[in-house]
Amino acid sequence: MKRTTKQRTAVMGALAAATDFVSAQQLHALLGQNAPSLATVYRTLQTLVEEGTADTVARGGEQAYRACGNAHHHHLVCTECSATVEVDGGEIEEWAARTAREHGFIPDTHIADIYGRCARCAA
Amino acid sequence: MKRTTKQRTAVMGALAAATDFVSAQQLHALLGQNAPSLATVYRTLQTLVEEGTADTVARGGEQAYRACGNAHHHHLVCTECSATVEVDGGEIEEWAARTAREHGFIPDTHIADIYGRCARCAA
DNA sequence: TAGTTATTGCGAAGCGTTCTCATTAATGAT
DNA sequence: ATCATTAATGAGAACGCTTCGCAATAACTA
Repeated sequence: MKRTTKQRTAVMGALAAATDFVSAQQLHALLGQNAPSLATVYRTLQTLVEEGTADTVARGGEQAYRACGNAHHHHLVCTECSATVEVDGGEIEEWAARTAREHGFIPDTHIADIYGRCARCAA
Repeated sequence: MKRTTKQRTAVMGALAAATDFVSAQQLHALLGQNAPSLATVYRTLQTLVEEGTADTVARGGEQAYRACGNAHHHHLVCTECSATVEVDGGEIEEWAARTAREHGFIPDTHIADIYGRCARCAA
């Protein structure tokens, strides 16, 4: 079972306070004095992602995290500046479910992310 | 100026032969005996991306590459026995292109894989 | 309150990737 | 063809992010 520790609370707080995606190390730095060990920050973020409380995307060699409300969604990622937009994929859900069934599979989950260049970078 | 070396040719060949995204290390392993050094594989892939000949996306901590112009497809993967089925995602292509444009993005590529349990494992 | 056990911290290790630099070989000119 | 130029290569060290191992700590439960 999950225990609510000072460290966990601190990480969740900092993540919620951040308005955008942050890396584990940025988060650790942000917490300054009261920061838990880096390993704990990583572990906490990992569990948050598993729980569906946080959202993660790869950003130039590292992983960035953000607190998220709706558990399941997809991403639109700029291949140049890493700008990320959460998109709702109602159709994808249907497609995934239908396709899986057509092949005798019992659908569990799926990933669907779109890569391209955002308006600013494309200019 | 770019020189055409055996190594470069080998990497481009293997990349073209791959039907889906592959990591630098997978590519290196695929080349087996005639493989260039790992460093060269990385360097070559990097230049291919810069040239616009190859396409890259982050995939769980590592970078995956694909020759541009490769017909791509999606996967249906069994989480238990790893059985994999290639599925055609015409709708996905449309959805990706449309969604990207709706957000001002110029679509480049996308990833969409479904995970579940195959008929045999679900039984 | 005492016991159980998830969680933490620290340092070491792992992994993908990049860098350094001496060596090799593709190219352009002779 | 031959030579000089210089991009490309190989081998391994270095790097940054992340995870692991294990003893110590502190939340839960009875």
